[in-house]
Amino acid sequence: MRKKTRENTNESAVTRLRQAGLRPTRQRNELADLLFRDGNRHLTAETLHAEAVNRGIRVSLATVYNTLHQFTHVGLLRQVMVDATRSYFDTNTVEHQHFYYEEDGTLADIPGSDIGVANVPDAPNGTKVSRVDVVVRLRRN
Amino acid sequence: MRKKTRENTNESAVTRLRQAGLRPTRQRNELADLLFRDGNRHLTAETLHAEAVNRGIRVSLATVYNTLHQFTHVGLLRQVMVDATRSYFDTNTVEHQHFYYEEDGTLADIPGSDIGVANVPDAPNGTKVSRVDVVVRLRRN
DNA sequence: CAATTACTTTAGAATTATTCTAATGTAACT
DNA sequence: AGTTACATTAGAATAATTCTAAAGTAATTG
Ligand SMILES: [Mn+2]
Ligand SMILES: [Mn+2]
Ligand SMILES: [Zn+2]
Ligand SMILES: [Zn+2]
Repeated sequence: MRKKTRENTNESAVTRLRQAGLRPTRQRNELADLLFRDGNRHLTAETLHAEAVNRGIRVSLATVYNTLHQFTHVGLLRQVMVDATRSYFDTNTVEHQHFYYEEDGTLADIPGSDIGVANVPDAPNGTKVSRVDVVVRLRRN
Repeated sequence: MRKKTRENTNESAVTRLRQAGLRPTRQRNELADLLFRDGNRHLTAETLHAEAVNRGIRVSLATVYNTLHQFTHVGLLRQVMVDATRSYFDTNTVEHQHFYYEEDGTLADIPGSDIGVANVPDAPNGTKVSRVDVVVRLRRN
């Protein structure tokens, strides 16, 4: 029987945060747990907040936004731009590409990193490539 | 010396609109003129509205939004998603890719359509690819 | 070429996603 | 334990975009 005390909160989340130089606070621990426990996820701040509240985690929407941005800055998350109205965060920070289901606004990793982006031209003078994003937009047929 | 009458408004814009099944109204004519006269452009609604007002064209911001979306629906424009806070419209509707200058929020076409996206996987069951977007994000170095 | 109809424009209000503020709480350090 | 630095939060504020419904204009009709 495990302890149910505060000390018990997901140790790997705490470690992850410490390594990233972020204080492992209660809300950061619990959000990290939601984000990383069940593998790769693509979600919005609203989505994550709803999920947290749903599981009885008390955290404000502002903190969810703060946390998602902090996690992104330290490289635990990556932000994906596919929809003008929502901002998606991705727990998969390895280089990969996305399918975007336009109808339902859903994102999915393209399996097997098979897409190759060939002949990416040199970055213009004085610039360097920070990232190459590929989004394959899908429609139901 | 050209006529300065209403009849004189950019005939190609009028034709373009008629072909697209849109009524050539004064504001649509003038916006189409701004958009397509000077070649390829990447702009936001606010940008276009400011430019219009600047040239003495009287048009509301709501109409600029309406018009940009209508033009997009009929294929005269294409919407590009690169920044969570702004929505860009592109007068180049031919398949091509973009450089995005993260610092100044500027978009540019990648010249010579040299980028090849290889091994795009089959669209999942019941879906078809509507578009493949490639954005090369650049940072100053 | 008026009258009628259908579509368009617009000001301003409303909505939505996100950020800010400044007060309160908690983690880390001494 | 006390102090300090950083984090959380409610609610207000902002910014981009959309909506509403009233007034205007283009197209069609007789
Ligand atoms: Mn993923
Ligand atoms: Mn927004
Ligand atoms: Zn992903
Ligand atoms: Zn372009």
